[in-house]
Amino acid sequence: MPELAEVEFFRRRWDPALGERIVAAEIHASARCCRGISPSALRRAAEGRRLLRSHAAAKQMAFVLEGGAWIGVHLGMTGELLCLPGDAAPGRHDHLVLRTSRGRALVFRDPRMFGRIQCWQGKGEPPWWAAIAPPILSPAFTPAALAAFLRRRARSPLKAVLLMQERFPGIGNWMADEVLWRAGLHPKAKAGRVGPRSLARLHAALREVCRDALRVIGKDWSDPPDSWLFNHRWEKGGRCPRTRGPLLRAAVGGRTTCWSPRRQVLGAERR
DNA sequence: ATTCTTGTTGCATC
DNA sequence: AGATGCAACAAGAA
Repeated sequence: MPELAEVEFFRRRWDPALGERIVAAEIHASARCCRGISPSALRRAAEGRRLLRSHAAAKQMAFVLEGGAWIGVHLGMTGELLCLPGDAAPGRHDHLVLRTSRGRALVFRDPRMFGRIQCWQGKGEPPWWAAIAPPILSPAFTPAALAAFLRRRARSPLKAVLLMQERFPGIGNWMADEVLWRAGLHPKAKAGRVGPRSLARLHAALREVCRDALRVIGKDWSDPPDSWLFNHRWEKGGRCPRTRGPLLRAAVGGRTTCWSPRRQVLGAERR
């Protein structure tokens, strides 16, 4: 589920505990989500420290604690964060529970365990946080940078390219489809064949979808309007909100992809 | 029962 | 060397 805006939404779930002290960190050591870190390091980073602030970037979150300690969370496919009353017993898929001084339980829940917890302590940002690509909504995301990236991935379908986090941080399956639909580009179009006008539309659509998603879903997870492809992409017999024509679905770049064949015509990307 | 899934990684192949 | 494609990871829903 979690892409850019959903991650921003979940990040704020732990906000009620900002300023509170973590009194205990309960880790299900068997959980795959904690691969690569030691439970004791995570406990050292969390226990006895106050939660100062949190960040979201791409599909990741970071929670900053006193003393330069960081806890990183990637929600994977099915992860979520919850803030529960402190006496709540952890469920089967609650892999990390932070108990706070004011009686809250900050829970990382992830049935499918594709998510990941990281921790770090030191000066400045942890390397895994600093390595995240600059946001699509930042000035660094220029049409020229987009063009250069498409050239390098010339033989891949646009859909597969938009899922590459090193250039499109936070874009996931539904956002990629939404972007291509708004830009009027076919998901199977080769990245290397995108002409200047299509490039400009793709650049604009990327920024627009990020902005809209953060405003609508990131803020309070409201339902997106029916004018988005989002509301129709899984509907049986769903129709394109702009052309009223049928929507097609197929695997592109290994992922289920939905597009509107009347809007997104293969070959039109060359302009 | 079977097939699907809004993510990432590692490996084989081009 | 770098780009590309795909299986694997695991659980639950349809």
